[in-house]
Amino acid sequence: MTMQKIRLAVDAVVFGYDRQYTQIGLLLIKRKIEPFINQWALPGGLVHNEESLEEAVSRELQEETGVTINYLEQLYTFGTPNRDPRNRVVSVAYFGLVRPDMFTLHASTDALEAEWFEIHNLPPLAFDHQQIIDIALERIRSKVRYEPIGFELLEEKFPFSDLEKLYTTLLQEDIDRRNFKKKLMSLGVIEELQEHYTSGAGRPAKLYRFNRKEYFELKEMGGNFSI
Amino acid sequence: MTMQKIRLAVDAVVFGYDRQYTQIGLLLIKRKIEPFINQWALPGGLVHNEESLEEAVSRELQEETGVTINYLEQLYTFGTPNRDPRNRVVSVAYFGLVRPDMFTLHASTDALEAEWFEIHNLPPLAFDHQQIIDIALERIRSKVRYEPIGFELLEEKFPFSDLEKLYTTLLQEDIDRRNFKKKLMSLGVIEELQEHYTSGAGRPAKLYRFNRKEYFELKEMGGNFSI
DNA sequence: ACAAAAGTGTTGCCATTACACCCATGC
DNA sequence: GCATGGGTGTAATGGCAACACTTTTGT
Repeated sequence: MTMQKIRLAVDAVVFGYDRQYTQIGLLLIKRKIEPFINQWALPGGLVHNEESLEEAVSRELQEETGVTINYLEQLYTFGTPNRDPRNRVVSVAYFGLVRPDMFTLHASTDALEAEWFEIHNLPPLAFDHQQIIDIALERIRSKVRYEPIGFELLEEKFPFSDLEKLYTTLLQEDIDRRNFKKKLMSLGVIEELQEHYTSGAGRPAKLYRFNRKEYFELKEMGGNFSI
Repeated sequence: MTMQKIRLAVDAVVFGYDRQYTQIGLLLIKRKIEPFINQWALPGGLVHNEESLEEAVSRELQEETGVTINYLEQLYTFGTPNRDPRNRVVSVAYFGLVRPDMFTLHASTDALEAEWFEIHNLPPLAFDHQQIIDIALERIRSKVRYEPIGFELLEEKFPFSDLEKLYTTLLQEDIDRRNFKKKLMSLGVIEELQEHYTSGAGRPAKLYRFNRKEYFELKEMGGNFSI
């Protein structure tokens, strides 16, 4: 058997939530090398010899976009022989979530262009990255229903309406405000704070906070987060 | 940057269901090369340059065990730098399901020893394979609740009690026979045949068959398989 | 006073659960 | 006729969905 000539890469599908415009954002970079030079693509790159896959993702994200990731999870590994036109590259895709304060990119970092795109209005993408994104979207949409990952897209303290809007935006379906709150509060993993937030118009909203500790206890007892 | 020295492998966690003893079986091979020579391990090996990951899994399974796989799904990619004591090997793990007729191994194939083990009575395993198996078990247990993969472990035509026993065995919890059947039949994806099966003792059982076509139609319409 | 957003309870329905006896066959 | 496994219905409960008006603030 001949020597294996397969390169291993990682790619990151990073989502953010834009409270202002109630949109799901996706982080892309513009490639500055061939192939697909000057096209938009997912942040990512080859894995170094001594780093773990997660370290590789974080490093590439830092180098290419300056974004700090809040939640990272392995998505799927793409290994079709010709997904890269030059060499064989197998890529382990991750999906990540970032907080709203990351939404204004410090484009300063390094040379590459990095930008947020509205999830339903993406430019043409390099490689099979559109497919990867589709899978990531599917995953986040189903996962958000039975694990409390939505909070990773919000500020630590948030008005309940933010959470509600996040869910409607992500799932593209209407939610009954009363039922939604009832259900979430009944789990006992969200605490009501004594602070308020005023957005400029309308009645000020109480702020809430997700309690990770309570959530782990819930899980220990066989309880389930579920929307 | 120095040349990347990472090898890419695949491993397969293959489950079977033993009707006789109502046990979940796991397929293992005995390694005949270092490292971990003579230890039990998951079937798997390095990916060839021009084959897809799925092809690699099927090939290795065929070479090492002779088993024909009925369902194959990517599980997770394991990439910790030192999971293989010699070189860095990143492994894409798959989990597979086989039909009961595969359960009697044609051990004839090739030289390697391949054997079924009861899932709760495994020998010490090479590498991080125990961890991979744990994750696979978790996955199959949760997946069997909301996707009709249980049928992939049974004969095409099966008595309802087989399905019921498979679920109790897998999920380790009791099931009410009447409610279970009611629920499954109400989905309209299982057809009752006019054939009967007699196991030697007791009343003969009607045979049933999972109807893939109906299932896809159900899914199109937004319906859900769920136990 | 009006516009904008937040807050709040009750009712009906359907899905899930709990539960036990008779039936068909082989020996 | 007895042992073995298969087959079947009903009633109670609880979780989920549907539903609209009042409150607080800024302008």
